Amino acid sequence: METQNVKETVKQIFTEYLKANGHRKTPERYAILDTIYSIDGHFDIDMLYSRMMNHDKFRVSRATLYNTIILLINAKLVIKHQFSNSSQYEKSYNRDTHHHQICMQCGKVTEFQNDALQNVIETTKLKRFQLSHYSLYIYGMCSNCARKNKRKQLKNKKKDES
Amino acid sequence: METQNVKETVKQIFTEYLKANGHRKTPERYAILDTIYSIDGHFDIDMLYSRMMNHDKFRVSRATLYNTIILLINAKLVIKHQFSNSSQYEKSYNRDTHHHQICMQCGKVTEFQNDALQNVIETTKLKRFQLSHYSLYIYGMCSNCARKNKRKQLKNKKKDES
DNA sequence: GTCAGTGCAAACTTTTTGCAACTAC
DNA sequence: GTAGTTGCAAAAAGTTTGCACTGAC
Repeated sequence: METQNVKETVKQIFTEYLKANGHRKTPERYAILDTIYSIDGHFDIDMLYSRMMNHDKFRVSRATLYNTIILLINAKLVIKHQFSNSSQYEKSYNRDTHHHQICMQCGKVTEFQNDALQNVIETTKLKRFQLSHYSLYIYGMCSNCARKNKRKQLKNKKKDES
Repeated sequence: METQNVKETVKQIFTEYLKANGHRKTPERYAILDTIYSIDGHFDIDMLYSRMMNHDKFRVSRATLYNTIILLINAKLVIKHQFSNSSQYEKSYNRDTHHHQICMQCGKVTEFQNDALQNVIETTKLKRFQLSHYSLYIYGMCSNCARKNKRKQLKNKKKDES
């Protein structure tokens, strides 16, 4: 699906959600939704705030961003993550299911897909629980940091020997 | 393994970790480790702080708690989670691998085990990444909240009809 | 004796809240 | 018209930091 179509669809979903829950259709809410669906990958409130200001020339307060994000999460149009100190978000409509690798050294988050993994998780029978969505975070060290550490170790070894 | 044995073992592991990394063996560090391994399930810094004060009568500053927790994470004796606003931690030595169900309504976190799930995740081949540990968070609604909502809906329906 | 570690308070960051002004309905 | 929303600023909550003092080595 093209970006423009996705944007139209999520707008409709959001409109229905707002109507169904007695919320108002404000320009701020649609502008926020539009900006979010222009962003690839993760973002936090600060990124969203400055992107709306600088890129989209639309001024909203942080308070409104926080409020609207909650609505979007409830409307299943946005997913919230908390790998770092600040909450991270991402659009969720029309996105492939993916998992997250988080480097414990540099904090870099990369996504990957794995159908077998996805399948097992989604077919797992849960007791007394109604699944909405899930997040799999894999912590470890990315190849970049591993390489850096190796170099560092070599350096220290040489130093010791000299 | 009995609690006392576990405590002795993790103490040894921690001692080795401290020695290997040129850190000092302070009474605070061992007291914190001991308290953590007395706690079942998750805790946050605040809980740990008051538990040490009230239950164990050991006074440490929050700053020291934050510092020590980082060491314990690096020593693989503690795992960090971030499902809520404050970071949650749990002991990790001699604990069965488990996954987390998080109720989006009441915030309750329950643990469950599933060998098939665990197996698939652990045998997944990762590209350019060296796995250390992982967290699977399943979001949805617990049976308690589902029941509450159902009752609420029935009530509203009755009201509408009257 | 030295320097890592500690406690304390202040600073900082992220998120929430109270309130007046605004506007979608 | 009015109640839900917004923006702003203040407050709250969680975490980090600077600095003087302490104690492990």
